[in-house]
Amino acid sequence: MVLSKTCNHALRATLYIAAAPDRTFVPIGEIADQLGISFHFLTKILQILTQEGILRSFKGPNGGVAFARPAAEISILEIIIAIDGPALMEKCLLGLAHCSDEHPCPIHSQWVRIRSRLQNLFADTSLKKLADRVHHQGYRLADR
Amino acid sequence: MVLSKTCNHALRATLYIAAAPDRTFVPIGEIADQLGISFHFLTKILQILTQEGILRSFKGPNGGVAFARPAAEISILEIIIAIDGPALMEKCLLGLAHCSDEHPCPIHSQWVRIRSRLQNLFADTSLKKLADRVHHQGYRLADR
DNA sequence: TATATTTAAGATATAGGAGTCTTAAATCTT
DNA sequence: AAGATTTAAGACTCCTATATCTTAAATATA
Repeated sequence: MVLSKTCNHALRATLYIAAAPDRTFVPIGEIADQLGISFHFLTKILQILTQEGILRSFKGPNGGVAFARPAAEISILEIIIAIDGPALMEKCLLGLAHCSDEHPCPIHSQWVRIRSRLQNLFADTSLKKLADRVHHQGYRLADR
Repeated sequence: MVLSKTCNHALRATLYIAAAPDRTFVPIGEIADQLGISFHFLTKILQILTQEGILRSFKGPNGGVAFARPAAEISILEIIIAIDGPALMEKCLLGLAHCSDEHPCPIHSQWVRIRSRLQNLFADTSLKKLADRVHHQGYRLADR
């Protein structure tokens, strides 16, 4: 699969936060409930985003997580790289360690072309942009 | 990662066979040696392709594996689906089980567009086409 | 027929991702 | 100050992909 399951959870959770307007901190328990993700597991995932400086968190009653920067300035590429690492945007389709423009595998140039489209999509898509679709057009973040 | 490591092995091995001209059967041991893949593991992988009808095999001295059909008629999409299954071409980027045109996730339409480009690339790329690049232009199938 | 070569098949091991559970720390409310 | 709420952190379990090892079956050659 293109993105790990952990990354799926991270994206859906951050989109949930971005689609929840007028909230200071959103409790992880609420997100986990609404999206059908294990609470403890989600806690661990969002902790990574907090450590990466994408989210900030607050303990105790009325606590939760929130964006460290405006959601309009956070691309989904940031989330993807924070969770899955840069491999998707860097690795050879055939798994060669030293595949490059100079020493390419036989499908290198075609793959690089599609991969950069994908990277552009991810880089140009902010959490806010997608969250607005959820909030205003009813696009889905969870199954049923 | 986009393709599993097992699928990487399968593609490199089939490309090796396709790039080895004028051979009836290519022994798996030779492929494993040349590509730096564990012999027993590769045997198991190629066995799947044999069961799928993509390869045929022959036991004993001068035995090995060969294509069941001309390499020009086998797309890399076939290999990918035989090994990794159809998930890559079907699944939602956010991991939703019921994401569809009717009930899309917020990035559905953009993802579908890129995914179909990828599928077209895979479907339109035959093993022979890539193997010719290896054979005639020195493109790489292994590191160093 | 005996031996060497090669794939087939299955059992077993290893590593990493995914998920759970428990305890600690911070913060609010009463 | 006490208790409730919520994130942080770490240990632990579970599952799957990856990889290894052993034995069996088929085939060629001498």
